Amino acid sequence: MDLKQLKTFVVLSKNKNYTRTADELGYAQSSISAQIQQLEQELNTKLLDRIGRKVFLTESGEQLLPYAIEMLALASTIRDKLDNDHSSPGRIIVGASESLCIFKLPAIVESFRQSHPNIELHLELIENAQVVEQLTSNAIDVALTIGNSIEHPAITSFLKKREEVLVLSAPTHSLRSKNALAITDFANQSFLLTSTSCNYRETFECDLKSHGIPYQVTLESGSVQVIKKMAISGMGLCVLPRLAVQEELNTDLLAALPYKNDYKVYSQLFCHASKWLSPNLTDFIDLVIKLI
Amino acid sequence: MDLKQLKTFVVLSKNKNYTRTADELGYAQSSISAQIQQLEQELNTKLLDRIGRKVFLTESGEQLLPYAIEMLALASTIRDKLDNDHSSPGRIIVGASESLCIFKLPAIVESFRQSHPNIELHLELIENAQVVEQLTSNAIDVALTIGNSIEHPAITSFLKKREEVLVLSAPTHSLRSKNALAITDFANQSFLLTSTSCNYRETFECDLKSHGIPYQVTLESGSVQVIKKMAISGMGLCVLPRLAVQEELNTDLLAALPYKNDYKVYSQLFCHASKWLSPNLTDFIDLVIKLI
DNA sequence: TGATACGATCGAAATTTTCGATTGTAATAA
DNA sequence: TTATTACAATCGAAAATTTCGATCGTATCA
Repeated sequence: MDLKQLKTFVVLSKNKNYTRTADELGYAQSSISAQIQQLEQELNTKLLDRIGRKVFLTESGEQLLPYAIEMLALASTIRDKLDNDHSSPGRIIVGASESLCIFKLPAIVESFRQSHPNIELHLELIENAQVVEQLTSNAIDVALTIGNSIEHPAITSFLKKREEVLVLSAPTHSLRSKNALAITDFANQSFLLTSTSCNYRETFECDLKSHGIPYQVTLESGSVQVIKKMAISGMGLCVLPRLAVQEELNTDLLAALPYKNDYKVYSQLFCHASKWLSPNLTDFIDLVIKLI
Repeated sequence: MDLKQLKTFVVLSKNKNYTRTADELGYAQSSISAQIQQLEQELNTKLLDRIGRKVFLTESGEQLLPYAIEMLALASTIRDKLDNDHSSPGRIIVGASESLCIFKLPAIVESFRQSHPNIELHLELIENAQVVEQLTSNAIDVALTIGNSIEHPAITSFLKKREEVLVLSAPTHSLRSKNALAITDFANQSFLLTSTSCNYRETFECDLKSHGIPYQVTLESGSVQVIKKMAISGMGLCVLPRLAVQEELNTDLLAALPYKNDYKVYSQLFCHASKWLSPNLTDFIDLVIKLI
């Protein structure tokens, strides 16, 4: 049994004429005969009687007809549904690092929800070190991270945007009096740093250590929010990408110290290289690229 | 799109392994690849991702799966329903002559109803002359007639049973005194005859006419019931097959006159030669042969 | 780094589908 | 009655497709 045969059967049931059916479907008349005979053979019954020069459906044929129509309708539904159907339900699992979750994703999610109301966006907090594993195990569909550059043969990058890294303090901090800071000016300062796995912390600590600068870590927290609050209250300096502190800079709760650095920190967007990009996923990726 | 491909896709979705799927379905592994690629090409989407050495359904694949399963279930239903399913609804249109309708069909119908409760038996009163046309136009599925022999190249006969034709009178009739009657004894008698189209009437009239016997037709009626009633009340003689008057003979309401004839009258059962005999129809034919 | 698991790919073989020509059988016209 | 027409069945050849086995490529695992 075959959709082609069922289609032929349905059209033939309508026409009650092999030749006309052949014309309509673009076959030779003998092919119609053959297809019906195949169907009859497989179903082990007779579907049509040819009595005189007229064609009639047999009892079995009458029985088959509604099912055949249903079958074709179902096939048609499938084609519709799978044809880049944005309105059909679906889910995209996004793995993102905390900073981006807080400061970039809300706008992205809101915009995507509007254009794709039926797609469920699932958010998974991940650290940079997990990106490759999570993509490789297909646990997440896309990864959106901030940190040092990630390169991997099995991972495709769609976006790599340099992010400015700032050393910040409360506006009242003593170091603010200087016009420009050198690394040595950070000697013996207190720092509020992100967890060790976080890349801009690593880069900054390297910087200090390679110059033999002594420093203290007053607070170590995975939460950017906690670090900012503490910094605002004057507990020490913090090192964060601009995007995480833009709000506080605008409202003068925090101040960027005039320390020039060229830390290589990027916002990046990845998928697994083998992954098929569904239209929905492609739309999401495009949106991230546009809004970030 | 093809049921074969959908089947493969469903099994593959379960196994998540091409090689095992090939074993399970009796294909080579490369054939599974080919079938899935065909399906993907036709639906213009990707159904499976191969990430690392694992296989995952894509969003489209997840979408397709329930439809594919539904499709296969529907195909399976079709096979079930068409596989000589006596319980499925159906209809047999029987064309029968009046006598048989009254005296034979009730028992047949009752018995068939019991064994095939879902088959609708549709009864159509027909005259012998219509048999060929009605079968040829497929207006009836079977014809059950009583009368002279019918032969036609396009018509198949399943049953031909000789029926005894009786000349009958009320028990009080004067002709009853004789032990044996010759055709000449019917001279100047009154007859209650069936319509001219009816075959045993024709045969009998020929008989009389060929011997130059004068006779009267007191009543001409299409209804066997009417004729019998009139005969019982002594209005004249009638010529009927024994099966139409068995009841009246048993209860001595009518008497068979001792007139020996060899009128060729048959109960016959026909279908059109080109007609496919569904299992239900075959059962009906068998039943008629058994009970008549 | 080698071994292994596993799907993709490719060309050849096998199978199926399609076609055109012809035949066969009713219905219709002459 | 015969000739004609309408129309599906049949048949063998051609065309298209499916399937297969062998091999390759890549990712994981030891």
